[in-house]
Amino acid sequence: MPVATPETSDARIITHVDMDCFYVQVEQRKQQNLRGLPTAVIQYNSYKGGALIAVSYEARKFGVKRSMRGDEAKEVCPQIQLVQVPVARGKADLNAYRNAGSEVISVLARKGRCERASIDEVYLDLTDAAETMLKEAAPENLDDIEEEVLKSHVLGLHNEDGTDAKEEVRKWLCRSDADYHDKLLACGAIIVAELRMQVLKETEFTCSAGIAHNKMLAKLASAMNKPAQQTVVPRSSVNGLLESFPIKKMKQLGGKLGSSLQTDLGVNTVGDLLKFSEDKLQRRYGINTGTWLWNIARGISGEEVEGRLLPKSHGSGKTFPGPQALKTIASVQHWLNQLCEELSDRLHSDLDQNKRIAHTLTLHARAYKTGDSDSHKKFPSKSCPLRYGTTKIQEDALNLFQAGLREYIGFCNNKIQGTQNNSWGITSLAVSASKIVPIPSGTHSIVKYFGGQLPSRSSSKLPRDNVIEEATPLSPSGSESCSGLNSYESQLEYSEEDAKMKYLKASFGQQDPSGNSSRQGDGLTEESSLLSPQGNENRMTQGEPRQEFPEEEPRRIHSMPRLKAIEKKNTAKEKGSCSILKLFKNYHDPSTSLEQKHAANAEGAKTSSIGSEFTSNSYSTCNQVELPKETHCEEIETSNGGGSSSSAAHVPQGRQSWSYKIDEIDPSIVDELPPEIQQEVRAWLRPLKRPNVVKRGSSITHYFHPNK
DNA sequence: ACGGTTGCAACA
DNA sequence: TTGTTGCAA
Repeated sequence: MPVATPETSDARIITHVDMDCFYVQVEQRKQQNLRGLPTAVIQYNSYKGGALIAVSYEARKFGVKRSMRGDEAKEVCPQIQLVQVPVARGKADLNAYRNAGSEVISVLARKGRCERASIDEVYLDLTDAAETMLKEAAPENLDDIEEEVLKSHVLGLHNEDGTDAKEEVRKWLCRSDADYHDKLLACGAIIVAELRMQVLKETEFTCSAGIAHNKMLAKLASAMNKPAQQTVVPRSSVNGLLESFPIKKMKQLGGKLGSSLQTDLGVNTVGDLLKFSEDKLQRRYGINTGTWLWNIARGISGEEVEGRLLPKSHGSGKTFPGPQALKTIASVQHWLNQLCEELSDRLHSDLDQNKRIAHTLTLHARAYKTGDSDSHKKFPSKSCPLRYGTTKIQEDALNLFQAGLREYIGFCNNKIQGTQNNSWGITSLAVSASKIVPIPSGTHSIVKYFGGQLPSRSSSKLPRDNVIEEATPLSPSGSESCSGLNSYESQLEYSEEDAKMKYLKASFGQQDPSGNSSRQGDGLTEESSLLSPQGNENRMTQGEPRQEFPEEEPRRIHSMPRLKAIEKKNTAKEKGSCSILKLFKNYHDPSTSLEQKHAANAEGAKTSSIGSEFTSNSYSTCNQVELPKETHCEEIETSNGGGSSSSAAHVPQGRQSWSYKIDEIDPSIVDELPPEIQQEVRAWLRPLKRPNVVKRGSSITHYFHPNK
């Protein structure tokens, strides 16, 4: 559960960009004749006309909804255009949508720290851009404001749909006596409108956006006026907005937690939450969730926009509902092969385009058991070190499956496992690759390890190698991943076209994780050492990127349990005070903060997410890594060739160049602050994250075990 | 057992 | 750490 963090304040300008019925737009760009027509994207045409996964706004007017089958959609909207998701290897192939999403990100990432929230959603932290605009080209000084900006919806403005709504918006944007926060928001609105127009121009996609002071509010706002519109949330409108906002529509509250709030606490709107003390919410839902709830009721959400443009994992899966359930090892193997082929393809693309490798392969499955007492037992997921190469992945996946199956069927002794089995059926299969880290590349990396024999990759769309190094600096003193590599160096062969694969083979070993060479077909009866691949596991954990940093280096407190964070605070009280004072200097005087922050940007980027937004010296002590100077997103960002949809869009990983955190803030200094802001600051300083000790006797037990 | 597929994060 | 669960789109 997300938790408010102290290093962020509501002086930020955050936008959430949400593509409008994205899959439909992708298909309409491919098939221009579909534009303007009621259209839906479906997959698997066989059963009741396929399942709708995206519906155009024209079709929605007819009552067509996602979760309808194609047949139903035809009933309510006979003229609807149904487009099938591309199929490859017998399964849905979403690559076209992934690539289209990357195109969008590559446009949006130009203006600020950018987080890929999903295939069609993005968060942007526009604080710096908005501050710059306010300083250099404040809205009140602009005589011409884009039409697209004037079409913004500003929550709390009267006359929202009145005749001169645009004039109202213009007045709001240009108010010279506006609150500082509102002025920044106005700048944000102008920037976002510009970005959305740029997205449209370069990708032909429309999107909607919310502009607010934090992620939660931006996300809420982006959904309020769709399609192709943007909504601004001034601070003064927050309470009114949340007061009547349905709790179930809040992100994270659409599921069981939201239902529990409704039925257990009678909370139906976010405003209803205000009645409950933080303590009460904590007792019922745990410390972290309780605090989070208390905060969101007040419109507080300190979650950072993570500078991450690339997915953290890749997966490929397929369901086999009902009668299609897989009943033989052979059919499972067939589908695993298909899934692994796709996964392998995508891993290679990621390697080519982003120079990243995945370290863990995981298999998920769902199964049913016929007539067994514990037939509801779940098929366990299994993972192992990921070895590159399609057939290796296929072998490993099958072994993982068989390990899971043995566990699943337990000691139910079905001696005969012939071609057909009558005890189990597989209803879904999925393989995924995770723990994806940048490979060492460029001047300090592969070339070094390969003695300069690695050919430079002309096909790479990565703008500069140092992008990777920003993300993962090499260990100053022989990182474990290096040693893991070195131990295999003697096995390498350096063929020009294949050095990459040799590197990967070297990295991940040449034994399959079960340690036996006998292949599929006999796995069921064979006890393998699949679940204890000692050597492989060691290499895998050693390859963890975080371990490449010296132990004493400051980490992002995000990933640190709260109590540890406090311990750190006490050791650095002086620095903390320094930070917060600068913070408030910035808060009241944006003109001075700008240079400081830019200075921090340049430095902070060197240290790869380590360091502080406000202390420009805190990272100098840990900056052991030599890295290039130019690190801003604008500079490393690649042009995508102006909307050629066929080429897989590359998205640079500009992550850490925009990611800065406060290291520590000493809570005691809050007392020295002006009273009117003390409460707010205390909210930021609230528990980052604590070990989730559930207070006994509360209904939390019931909540987490609803059926027991 | 038909909302499928994909991905993220928290928790035990 | 790994596996599980929940959530979202």
